Amino acid sequence: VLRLRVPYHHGDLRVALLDAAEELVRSRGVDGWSLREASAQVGVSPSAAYHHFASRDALVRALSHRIINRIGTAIRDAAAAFDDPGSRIVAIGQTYVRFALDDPAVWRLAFGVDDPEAPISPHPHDILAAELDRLDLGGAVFLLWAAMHGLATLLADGLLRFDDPAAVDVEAERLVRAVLSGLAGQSGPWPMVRSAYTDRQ
Amino acid sequence: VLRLRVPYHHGDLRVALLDAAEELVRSRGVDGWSLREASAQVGVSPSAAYHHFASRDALVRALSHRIINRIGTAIRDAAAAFDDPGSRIVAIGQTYVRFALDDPAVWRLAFGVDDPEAPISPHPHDILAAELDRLDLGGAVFLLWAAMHGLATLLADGLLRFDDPAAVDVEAERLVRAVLSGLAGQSGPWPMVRSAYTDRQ
DNA sequence: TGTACATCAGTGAACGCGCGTTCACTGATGTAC
DNA sequence: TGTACATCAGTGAACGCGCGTTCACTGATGTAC
Repeated sequence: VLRLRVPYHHGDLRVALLDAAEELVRSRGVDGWSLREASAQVGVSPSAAYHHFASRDALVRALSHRIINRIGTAIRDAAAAFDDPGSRIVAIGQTYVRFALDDPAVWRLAFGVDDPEAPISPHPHDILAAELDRLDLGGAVFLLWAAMHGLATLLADGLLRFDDPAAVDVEAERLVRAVLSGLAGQSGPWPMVRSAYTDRQ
Repeated sequence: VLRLRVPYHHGDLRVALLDAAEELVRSRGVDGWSLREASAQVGVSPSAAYHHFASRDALVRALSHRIINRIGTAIRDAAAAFDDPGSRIVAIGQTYVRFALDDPAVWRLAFGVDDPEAPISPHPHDILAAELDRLDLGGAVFLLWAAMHGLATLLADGLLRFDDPAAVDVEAERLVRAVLSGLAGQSGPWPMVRSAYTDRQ
């Protein structure tokens, strides 16, 4: 049978909508797009989306979820290339910061969504926490996370720019190592902390 | 003459609109409000705003400008209470982070606006830079800024929460001192950096 | 001090727009027998 | 293997909405003489 016509059923509209939305975020910014545009880009009517997402907001949350997951995977793999905890943490920081610089709008969406609805695995925060545990600095995850996140955010928002593209890795390493060495020997007491996405204290 | 009627001319509509917008940001989030709502809150027709701002966007930029200015003033004053550079920088960090925690939506708007249109004085970045110069760490401003900004952002976005309100100051100090001591002795080479709002390198 | 008049800062109606979402529907798929 | 039928995943028209911005206007202010 010749199948030149476009099929009535899409196949995997859910994923296609997420892809389209991600691309729109990338090109137009976190909020510069609509459900209708994403549907149009996939070649489907706006109402079709409602068979896969309860609302536009649910689509955005699912997208945020997917991106954080992707970042988590990337930094987990980056860490795996090293043995000593210091280098592993540096690799985590570099990968985290680089993602923000390379794909700023998508990055901003990922961490700008209020309620991610479901636990994320692997979450960047958890991976970092596991590494710090090995250095007996488990209570200080949030401090290192803050440093990484700050550099990432400044770069993503364009508030900070390096003339030399290679500087990102160098400076991410410098920041991570500075915090680690500045923290070395400290043993708390650490504050009771809650992080979104994880229930760890 | 009895003046019971509301006056035809407002007096200082520009500032009143900024105030209304700021309050709307505070209660509804960075983008959860309209020019029309701000006008209505002031008790003026929507078109009146166009005698003071070229567009909604111009209003938002002016608001961002005003807030960054306010933060700059606050941290400058906070630093002034101490003599030694370390304590001054800690005070800067604490004030910066506290603002984000106390007024998250307004904070997010302030640093989320692309192009501030005009130089800001005193800009938080410049104040921090001046302090680091005194420690011969001028080239590393952006690293300390990143750390502060990261902690501030995580708190403002609710990605990180302290159970104990007093923990903010303690941890902001710990982070600042960790970076400072981790950086001590380093003398570069520092990267060529551009920051928004300032043309410093 | 009084008057003419330019300028300034408001009004209010209207514009076109695209949005998220609903609804009754229909075409395609897959399963039971 | 063929047929009946439930279910699934689309369509397309319509909804009400509030938005930013424009325009011709008018009331108030302040200055020149």
